[in-house]
Amino acid sequence: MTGTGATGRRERLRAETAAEIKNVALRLMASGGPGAITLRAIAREMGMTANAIYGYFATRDDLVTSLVDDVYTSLADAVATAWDAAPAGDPAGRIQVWAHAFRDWALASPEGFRLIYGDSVPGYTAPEGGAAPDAAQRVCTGLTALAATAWPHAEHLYADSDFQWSDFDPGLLAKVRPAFPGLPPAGVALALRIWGHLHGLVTLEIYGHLRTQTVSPDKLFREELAQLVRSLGISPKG
Amino acid sequence: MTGTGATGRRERLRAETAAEIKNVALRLMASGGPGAITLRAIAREMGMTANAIYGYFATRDDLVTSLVDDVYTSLADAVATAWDAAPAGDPAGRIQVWAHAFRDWALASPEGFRLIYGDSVPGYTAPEGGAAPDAAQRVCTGLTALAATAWPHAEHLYADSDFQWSDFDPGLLAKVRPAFPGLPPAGVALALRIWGHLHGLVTLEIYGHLRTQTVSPDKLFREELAQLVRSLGISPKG
DNA sequence: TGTACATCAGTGAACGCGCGTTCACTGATGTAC
DNA sequence: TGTACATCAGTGAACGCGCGTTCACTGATGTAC
Repeated sequence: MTGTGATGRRERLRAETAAEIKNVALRLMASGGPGAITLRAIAREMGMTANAIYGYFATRDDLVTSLVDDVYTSLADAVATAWDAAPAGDPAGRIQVWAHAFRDWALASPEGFRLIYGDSVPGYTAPEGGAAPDAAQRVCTGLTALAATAWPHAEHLYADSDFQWSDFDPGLLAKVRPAFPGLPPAGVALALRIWGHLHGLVTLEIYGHLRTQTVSPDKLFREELAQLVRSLGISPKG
Repeated sequence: MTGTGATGRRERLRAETAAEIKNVALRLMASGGPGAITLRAIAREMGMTANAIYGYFATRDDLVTSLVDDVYTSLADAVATAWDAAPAGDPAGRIQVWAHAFRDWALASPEGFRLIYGDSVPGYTAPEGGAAPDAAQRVCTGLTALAATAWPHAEHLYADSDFQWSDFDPGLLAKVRPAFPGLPPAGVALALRIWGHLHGLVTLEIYGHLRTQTVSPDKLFREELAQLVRSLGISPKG
């Protein structure tokens, strides 16, 4: 066992402990809500002292920031994988697969969904310079890809849209316009509409508001998604 | 000044103080998030001792429960008033007016919106026997009225819907079926879809996710709503 | 291989804080005769 | 009208708790010669 090997092990252990801290934090949030993420609770769960965590994260807020980043990445990976796996020749299928990946991811880690889309941890303030994490922008770009896929079919529905480039955030456009050169303002707006549409159903489900109404939220999502695709003028394949 | 008059004044003062406690709680939540609702903070704000509040609410959770109830009532009143004010002969107008009332209410009291639709106060657990407040059911019935209005126009879109009565909560059906006798299961599902649709855009806006994308969330909502009505086959009037 | 030193993960006690809630109380307001 | 009593809103001190964070430290692991 060489010197660098030994050092490597130390680093590996460090990384593993850091990862476990974050896992425990997410697990705590899953069972006790966002307020359950406290350094002392995490330490208790791991059999350490609370301040041992300061060896890994400078501050509780730093931990939360890192957590949010991880969660965004996990979501972005999930939907990107689904999108890439669906055949490019079947736009309706791609959109549906993307949307289902979004919902499935949310159902699999509702605590993560709440962390990034709901009220985050009490007392937490995001870092100042903090642009949204890269992964958040990947999700956003994915949504625009959805809209760009639908656009040629749906264009005629938005003939009288009032949207101008000036209605959008310049930072968003800097990412989106080069990637989808043919997409007009109303097409970018379409991405936000689709997002809102899907987000609503998923949010209601995650926060338990659908559960008191229907026992088949999956059926609701599936049918609504099919109708969304149809209303955009994209006929599903085989 | 008679005896009952004096007693009446005492009662009135009591009611006013209770109302002020709730107002202060909402104001605190508006500025500091749901975690800011604490008895001590409310008392501080009102210039009282924290335990004086125990004269009005048995427990902090009782206060929050009462708060949630008030907020639901305020929402239900807002959308019902808008609905009633729109002419019954203009279904598209009624739906749009209802939806705008929903969004306007949320924008006017985002803290209320978060309280009922997001993570509520940390540490709060709703009362056990707690059915949803009456007002929550009024909102739900209002949504079904929306769907029932749209149904005759949109029916053909849902010809192949799989929804059965057994997909819904019996308590929901007990309220809804007598009120809208002609509405089939797919029509009730339509109410949930419309809800999800609107909820998504409003939630994204309230939680600040739209703000980083577009400067015109109102335009987005207006156009999306117009397209929703159109896609349901209801042509707007005048 | 053996010894002296450096690194560094984790300890344990302590700090000051804000929280919900309890308790015995005070003092003003209203009531009964 | 005047006095004795009841009501009851609010006080002030205290409780036990969990929190984030700081501090001086220990003891095992790895490094240099």
